[in-house]
Amino acid sequence: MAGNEQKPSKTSSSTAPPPSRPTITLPPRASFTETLFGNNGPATGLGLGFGFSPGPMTLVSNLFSDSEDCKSFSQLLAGAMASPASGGQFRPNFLEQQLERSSGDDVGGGDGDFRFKQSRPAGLVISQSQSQPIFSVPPGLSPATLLESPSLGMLSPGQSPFGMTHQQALAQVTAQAAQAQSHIHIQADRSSFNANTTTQQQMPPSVSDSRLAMKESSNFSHSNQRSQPSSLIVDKPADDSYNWRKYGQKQVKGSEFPRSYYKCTHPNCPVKKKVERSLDGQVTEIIYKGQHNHQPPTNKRGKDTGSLNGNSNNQGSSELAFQFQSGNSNKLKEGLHGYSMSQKDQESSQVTLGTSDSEEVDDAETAKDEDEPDPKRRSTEVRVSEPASSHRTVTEPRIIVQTTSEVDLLDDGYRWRKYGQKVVKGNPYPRSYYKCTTLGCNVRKHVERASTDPKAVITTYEGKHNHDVPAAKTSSHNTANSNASQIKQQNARTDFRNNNQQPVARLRLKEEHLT
DNA sequence: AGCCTTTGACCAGCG
DNA sequence: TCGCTGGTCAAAGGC
Repeated sequence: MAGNEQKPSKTSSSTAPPPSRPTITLPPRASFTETLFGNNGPATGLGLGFGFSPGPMTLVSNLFSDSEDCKSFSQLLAGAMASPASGGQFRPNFLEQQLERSSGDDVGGGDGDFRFKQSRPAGLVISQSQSQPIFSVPPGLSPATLLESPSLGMLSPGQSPFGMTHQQALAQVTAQAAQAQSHIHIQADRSSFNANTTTQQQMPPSVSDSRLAMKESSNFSHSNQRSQPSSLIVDKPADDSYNWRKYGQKQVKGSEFPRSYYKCTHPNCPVKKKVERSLDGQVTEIIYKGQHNHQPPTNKRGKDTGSLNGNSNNQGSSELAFQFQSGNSNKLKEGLHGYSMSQKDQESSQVTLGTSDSEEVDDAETAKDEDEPDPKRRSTEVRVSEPASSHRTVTEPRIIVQTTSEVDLLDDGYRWRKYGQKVVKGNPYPRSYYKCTTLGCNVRKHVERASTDPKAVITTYEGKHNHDVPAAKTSSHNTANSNASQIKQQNARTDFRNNNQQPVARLRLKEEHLT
């Protein structure tokens, strides 16, 4: 850091061949839709997926996609879903419905247009009946504008389903947040979970980091989803209105891909971001830290304005503001009673989808966050990730509230590193994402609790372990172990024929015994 | 000239 | 204390 006195290091810039310039290879659109949605149309209930070629989460969701109200594991567990936000209000899966409606049977085919515009709701207001609007569009800004804005960058005409999934992810985040509100009692002030749009002029600097996250990802989406050759490939993170200087790159453990570190070049701006890219240059994850204490530069360097899609430098565009705050975790913590979050999780998982014109984040808090001496413990991060895989034929961005990188010893004998979690619509309990910590093993698992019973857990595995179960393990979930193994055997091996590349997956239903 | 990227080394936290 | 790991520094070079 700036204050760090460091011994002069001898560095000879051995001009090793620079990482291959990122070139975005566009997957066949049909591939995306076919593999992701099969013939059932977009089963978006678990739209996050894992971003690989459609993982079991997506595929499993496909299995249940007949009913659009039964897209979530939680909902499956809970039985018929009675959406708290239904009944004239915004339905949490509204966007998904829009997606289905608009994309129909031909999400990736046909013109491929995502007709959100035509089918958008009049108000695009979530939880109107709530005392606090959860998702609102400022006057003068139509939902279509929002959704088609370069910032979101995923719903422009001609977009591929890649953008849709991003949108789905966004929709889920917002919608699930809306639902979560009723359960978590997130307050309307700072800890409100608001998604909103705004013009950049309205955007206070303090909310910029999250917005960056969104925009960045969306721009990336653009670059991927358009079937046009692009010479403006993301060599640096996509244009997000701010200027960044790369100050480091590391190969981090637990990730197949190198991680780059960027700082905002604005003087005294503490914002940093980490970007992980796959070997082919695709952004797999973007993590923002801190909050900008300045407006986005209006005169962007040509380099930056050389955006991926040619329209990203739209200062007046609407942008979705995500505001993550670390300082107000208590409310969420309290709200998440019963959910066994680690302290770290609790401290870092506070999320606010902030409005630009709100004063939800005051400077004091911003400063407080930025002055936080131990970002590891109180990190304010927004993670926008698009999991990549060498086998991936589909790129699917995710928006994940990063908690912390913690190794969890779950009840299946393998060692897992939790890399994220997300609130699922209809479920006050976040579901969590884990990666197998064994080097070279790409197995992931996703754990979701039933909305009606936090002890009821669905674990979805993606991939196959290429190693044995670690010998030593100290699990606090031993009680569940025996059950798990039994259930494991009972579980039918799901053959997802939708995708030949699909790794074997198991859907495991079990009762987790929480103490 | 100034800014940015690259990259090996260093630092600090943690178990 | 030591090793591991993530994060950062800063010289060198490129644009």
